[in-house]
Amino acid sequence: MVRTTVQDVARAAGVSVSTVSRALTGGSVSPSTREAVVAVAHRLGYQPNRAARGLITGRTGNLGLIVPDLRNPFFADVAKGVTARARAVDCGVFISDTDEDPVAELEAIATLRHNTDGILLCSPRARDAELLAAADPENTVLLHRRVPGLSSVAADIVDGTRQAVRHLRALGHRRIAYVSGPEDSWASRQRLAGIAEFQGDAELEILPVVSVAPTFDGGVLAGDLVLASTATAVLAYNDLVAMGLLHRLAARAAVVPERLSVVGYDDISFAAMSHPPLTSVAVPKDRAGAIGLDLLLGRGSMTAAQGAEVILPTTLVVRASSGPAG
Amino acid sequence: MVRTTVQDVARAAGVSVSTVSRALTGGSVSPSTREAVVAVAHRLGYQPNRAARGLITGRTGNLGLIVPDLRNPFFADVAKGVTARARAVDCGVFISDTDEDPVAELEAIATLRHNTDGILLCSPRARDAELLAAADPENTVLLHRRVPGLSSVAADIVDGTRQAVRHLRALGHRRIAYVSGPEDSWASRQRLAGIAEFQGDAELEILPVVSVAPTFDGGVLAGDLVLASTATAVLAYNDLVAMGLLHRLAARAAVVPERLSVVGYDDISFAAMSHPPLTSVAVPKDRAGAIGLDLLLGRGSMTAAQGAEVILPTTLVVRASSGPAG
DNA sequence: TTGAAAGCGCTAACAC
DNA sequence: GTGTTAGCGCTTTCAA
Repeated sequence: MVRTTVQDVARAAGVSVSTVSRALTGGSVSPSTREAVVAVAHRLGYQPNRAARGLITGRTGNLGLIVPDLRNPFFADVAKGVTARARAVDCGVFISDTDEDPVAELEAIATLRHNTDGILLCSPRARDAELLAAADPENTVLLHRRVPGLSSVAADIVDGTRQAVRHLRALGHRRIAYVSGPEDSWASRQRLAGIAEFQGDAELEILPVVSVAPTFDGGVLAGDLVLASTATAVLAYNDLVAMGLLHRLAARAAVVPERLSVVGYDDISFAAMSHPPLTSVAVPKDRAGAIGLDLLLGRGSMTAAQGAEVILPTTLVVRASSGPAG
Repeated sequence: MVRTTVQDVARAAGVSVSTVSRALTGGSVSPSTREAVVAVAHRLGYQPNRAARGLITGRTGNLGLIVPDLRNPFFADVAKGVTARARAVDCGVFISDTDEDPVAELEAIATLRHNTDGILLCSPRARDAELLAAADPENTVLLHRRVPGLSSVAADIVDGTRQAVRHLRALGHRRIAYVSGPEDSWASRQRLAGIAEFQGDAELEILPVVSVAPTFDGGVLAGDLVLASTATAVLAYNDLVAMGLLHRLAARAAVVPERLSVVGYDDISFAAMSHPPLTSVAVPKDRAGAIGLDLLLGRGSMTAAQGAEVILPTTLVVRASSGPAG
């Protein structure tokens, strides 16, 4: 792999290396020279060595994205948003999948912070204090999580939960079961905060069913518990759980939404493909990723260094899994 | 972000930079010196600058993974396999999502081949000749695609197709519809090759229905066409198409598998969550990624440079969407 | 075994 | 507007 260097381009174009550098990075060069250099560079298939450039500029042109699990469509969507935007601004993206392990997460932060211009930390599993200790506030943006002292881009989960409950109440449901996820997670606490707003509502009863794994299997497990309750509707921690619920309810011949309405959270693409199609709270996933990247690179009006806290709106998407109370 | 350099460590340890370098990378140093240097490095939180190291060693310690669409669970699974293995061998992974665009793909290859130690090219959309022109055979491994002249790790699609058809034949089906994907793709041609084996089978008729987009919507579209045919079973291009089929068949009150058996391909995680759970040809996805990485890094018995062609077995996973012919 | 010094490919002062 | 030169942080000859 013999790579062409600035030297080669300079020689071929009959100019100095600095002229080549300037011509290619937008320094002051005469139009004609620039044109010639660009042509030669292109002809030689010249690709600047990012490592060398980074060594001197102090910027690598790369950033890191850390996610708990790429297999989870939610994170895949976030990653898609990041990579798409990165491609547009010609920025490389290191992706680290931590397998839901907080320790791996902290290690990834330690490695990436020295080899990238910044880190996008999506739904980290580590605790606030650990994150604060490991991350550089100047070059870190949290995605779908908020920690005081760090910049973040997150969805308005409380409002999304509110919309979901109001939707069910408007359909005449008076007893709604809430299937919770991992209780110590930030996302879970946010949902609970939304639920809590209805505590004083005399005509509504929220039945906390159980805390399950935020997976299809977790939903299957919750299915029987919900059927054993007096609820006429269920709000699930996320779409995966909702799909598990749907599966178990179908197996027990409980027709959705006649017998029970089901509402999910996140609106992953598969929510629309379930049977019946799932009503779900849509969370901007790819958009959060793109905005986080802009924040990191200081491309928008705000920068990560300012400790920005971006909150994106959520919207309830009504499909066939929710209907009038029977 | 003031990073500690070898200089700092050398000064603090009272030795020269070269000694520090040797102590940390396994050169010949006296045990006592090494111990002291390592201690100081650790105390100072020293993290070697990969860019600077790469500049001189010629190896970056990173590799690139190019996929058409991270949102597609198939590719997310492959990516997961790659990143998991990469973490184990302490290797960074650049992920580039090309959005199914062959041009973006070629650009990604051009950028990454100069800034990584190698490229993992998953199910590329570009043509053989373009790939051969853009990629360096020494440092490129194809995943789920074969191109003469390049190393690859792919599943035995022909055999998987064979298993699916035999399964349906064994269930008594005599007219099987095949819903094809993008006709010019490698994966599609492989499936067709598997189908072709049954041309001479007197007791079996394969009805080519149509070529659709390899998506849920493509499957929905194919649903009506399949119902209009005489087929009693359908083999779909992939699970997404199969799920679209399932959806449309349910909407038209065609019960699966009584009225029609449906078999998908790939066995993505959602195949087990569909209604009814989908019979599908399982393809090693994460394993292909991990093996590809080893090939690239020359960690196994083979290396990419040798032009290895690894073929992984496929297995039919029978679930509720396929049953006896009515 | 250790240190001094020469770069890897590139950009940014600084001269011209 | 263009060329010369000094490094960025690191590894690796080459001497000692």
